[in-house]
Amino acid sequence: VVPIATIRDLARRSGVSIATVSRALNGYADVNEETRQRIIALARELDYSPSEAARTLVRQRSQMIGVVWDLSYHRPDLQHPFLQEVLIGLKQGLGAQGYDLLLLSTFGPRGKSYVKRSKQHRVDGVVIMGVDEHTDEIQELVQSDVPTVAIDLDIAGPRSTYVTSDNVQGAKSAVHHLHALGHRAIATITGPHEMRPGAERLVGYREALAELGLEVDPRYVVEGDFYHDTGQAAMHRLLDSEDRPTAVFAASDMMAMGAIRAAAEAGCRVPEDVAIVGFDDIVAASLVQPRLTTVRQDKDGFGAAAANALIRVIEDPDTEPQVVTLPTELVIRESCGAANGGSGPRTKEVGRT
Amino acid sequence: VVPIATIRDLARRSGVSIATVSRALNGYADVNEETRQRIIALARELDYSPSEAARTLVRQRSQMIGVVWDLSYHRPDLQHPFLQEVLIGLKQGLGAQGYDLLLLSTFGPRGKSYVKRSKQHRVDGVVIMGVDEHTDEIQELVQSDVPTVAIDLDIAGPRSTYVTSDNVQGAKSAVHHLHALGHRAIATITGPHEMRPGAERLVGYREALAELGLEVDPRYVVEGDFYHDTGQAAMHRLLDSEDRPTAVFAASDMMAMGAIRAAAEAGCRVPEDVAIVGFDDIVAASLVQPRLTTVRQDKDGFGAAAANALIRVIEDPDTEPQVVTLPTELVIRESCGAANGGSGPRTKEVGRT
DNA sequence: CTGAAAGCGCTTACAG
DNA sequence: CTGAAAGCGCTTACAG
Repeated sequence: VVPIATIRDLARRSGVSIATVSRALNGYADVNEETRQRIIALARELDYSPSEAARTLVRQRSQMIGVVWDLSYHRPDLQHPFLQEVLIGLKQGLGAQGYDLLLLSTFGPRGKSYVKRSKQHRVDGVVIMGVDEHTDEIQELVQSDVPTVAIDLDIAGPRSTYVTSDNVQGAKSAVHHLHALGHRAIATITGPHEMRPGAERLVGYREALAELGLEVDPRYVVEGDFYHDTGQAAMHRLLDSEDRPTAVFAASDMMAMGAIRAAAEAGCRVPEDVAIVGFDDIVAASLVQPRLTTVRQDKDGFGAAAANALIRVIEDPDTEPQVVTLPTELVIRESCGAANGGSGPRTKEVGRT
Repeated sequence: VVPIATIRDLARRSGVSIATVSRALNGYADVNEETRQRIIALARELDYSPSEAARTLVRQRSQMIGVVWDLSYHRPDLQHPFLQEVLIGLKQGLGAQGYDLLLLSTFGPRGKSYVKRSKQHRVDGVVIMGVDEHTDEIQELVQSDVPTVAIDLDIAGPRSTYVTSDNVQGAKSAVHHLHALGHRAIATITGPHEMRPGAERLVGYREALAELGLEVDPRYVVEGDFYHDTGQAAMHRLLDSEDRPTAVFAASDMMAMGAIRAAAEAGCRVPEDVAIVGFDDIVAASLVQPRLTTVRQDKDGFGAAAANALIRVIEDPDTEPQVVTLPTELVIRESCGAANGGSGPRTKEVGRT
């Protein structure tokens, strides 16, 4: 067990005061260069590094960013793969600036609130993700003076902002792509209308249709909940109707996969009989058969953007928090039919009926 | 901006010394009950909670557990979904004991080592996952006096242990299941032999065959790297050979999915022409078609077990670190053919040749 | 049952 | 360029 060297040890062994050691190590200008070098060498030799606790105590800030992530809230399949990717970008972006991430446990020791625990730890800021934003706890946090950035949650406060994907544009690109492949009967399986991404992707669908001079057929709009099963059920409804759509835009990859399963059950081939486009580009999207054409969210970008946005709020208390919107990208694979000639719905006649 | 109440504020307003406040709040026995109640009430009123930094400084421990997780090391598709689930269990298990998790950024501000940063933060222990365990950095950490628990990594030191799945048993259960379905020509696509899970699952395959009185045909053992592409390539090799196997045990779900794709490309139906069983039970396993029969790892169990193991080492410095092995579970879905009657390889004659 | 005091390991005006 | 001192907010022997 190696005892930890303190600043006092350094001072003693280098023959200066602890104040000088502190200044030398922290890069203050007014330190004799030779003295500084001697101290730095000694620090390396003793493997010294300052106690974060002591530093936090005197500086009143910890160089830690709290992370509020209620892992139990969301069903694991959808949110997690996505948020995890975000965590990577976050860790990198924040780590580069010298911040460590503190995962605030969901249920504090004595049921303490997030605000309380944020202050208790003197975290410099907090990232919020994977939670129900309508909760009192979260609202309290957002309305507090703790700098905050949320991932894909519609949250704003005096020192709070969020980053989100350009859902409208993303949905539009999917519909336009389908249209370019010759489809006119384009349906959509939406997310919950009360969730921002759900609502926005529907708006994009509508706007695209309008731009293309197509009517929105109410029977072609079926609501799901972003998960596999509702995608499957919705697709069955779509396929059971009189006028089957030739193409479907699903507002999530999970629902798109459910739709593919439903198509198979109904004896419909994808993409020959019906084309399908998803949203998110989760890992599984490129593993299923047919591989899913989808609107990719910029997962790394989320983390980096959130890191930057948060740092901005932290460092400049007077800055107006700015919402960040990230571009999406249409990833063309097999489920839309573009890969095999883009013949679109015309192949329908060739297929089995 | 609400100023944070300190212990001094409490002392002043309750008319006692800060020592008494501290004792009252920390549940010491020798405090007048009435005084204690008064102080507790006041603490609630002022929304007081002690500064973690001050506490850490004097107690020399932070009630934080460090997490070493090099998110950039592994290809994101395999490790992440799994490790993320683990993180859930970890956060819950540790959170219940009053610990918060500190994600140690991979590249510290000045390239500081994990040991150094662990001590700097006075973390009580460290969880290691998703890293290359042969690294000097990791070895240094494991050999240090910092209590450590690793997830699915073969690591041990004076105060270090790890938790892993029972890979041998898991692999055996897969092979036995295939045998019970009538298969005799059972191949395997392995993980890298130098990685512990890869080696152990191969051992299980071999042992099962021996128990069943079957020979190990070297041509039936193809090495992969746990990822999709090598599974696909391996399956093509298997399918190109003279004696096609009628069943394949893949040592990961990703490889199993690659194998399914290869089978489709070769005009082979799964499970009619060839049965496939994977390992892991990642989220995608139940989404692909056919849905994957696989050996499930107990992801929640990992987190909980790791939390317990770590706490044990932390609280009792003299305890011998104990390796924890978690049971696996065979999840029967569609890719093995058991669902549709378990007719096994006999359906082969019915299929296309 | 309670208070005064020392101390955890730093940083930062304030003097010189 | 450097040192002595105060102070960050707690906990914990030590007296009484």
